[in-house]
Amino acid sequence: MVENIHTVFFMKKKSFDFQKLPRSFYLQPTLRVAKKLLGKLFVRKCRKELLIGKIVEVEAYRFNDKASHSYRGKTKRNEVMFAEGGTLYVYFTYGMHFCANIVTEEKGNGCAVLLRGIEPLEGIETMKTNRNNYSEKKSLSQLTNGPAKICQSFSLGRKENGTDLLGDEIFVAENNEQQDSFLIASSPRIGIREGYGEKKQWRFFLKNNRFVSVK
DNA sequence: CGACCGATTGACT
DNA sequence: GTCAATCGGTCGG
Repeated sequence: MVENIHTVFFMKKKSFDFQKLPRSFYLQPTLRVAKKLLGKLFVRKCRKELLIGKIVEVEAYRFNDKASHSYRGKTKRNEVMFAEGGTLYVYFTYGMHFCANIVTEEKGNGCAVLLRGIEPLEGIETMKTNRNNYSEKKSLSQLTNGPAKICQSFSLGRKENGTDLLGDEIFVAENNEQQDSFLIASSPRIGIREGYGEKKQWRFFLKNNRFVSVK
């Protein structure tokens, strides 16, 4: 069975026809979802504007995974990570940054995929405005190559924690513009200490894409 | 309650 | 390469 959810937006005299990913996509095993999210479009409706980018780098976090927030069970901070697949989990860290995850698998599993790199496609000027400390001197690749940079440019914070990705505010869509095939590379996850599953190759990214955070 | 530190970033040597 | 910023969650006493 193929589910197609088309959402058409008319904004600023442009029309967008999105094939929004269905719930069933997010209910698959986390590592599979992580890899399949690469190349898809992350879409954020921000007032009268659309912010769109291609997902180029992700990391998987699961239950029984010492690096995962869900490892010690549900708390007020991480409760959204235990929601049904297809929910946005945004957390606050380092006293100043937010990171965005896409919850996977069935409700209660505590699995998610962290967004680490996005190639900006639409609404780039607004993303630059949303970013702290972004000057035109910087290369465009510095705009959204990192989990906290993505949250700044797409304006994701506490309000967006728990957003259902099957709504019209924030969602992921098929990328029908993706003509050429791409190579997926994997590596250990970034910033995971020794003894916390640092050897798991659960970071996935598009090879040779300049919006990947760590080369 | 205090100490420690994080799925980070940007500035600086 | 090093390091400060900045705060809430977690853990030990």
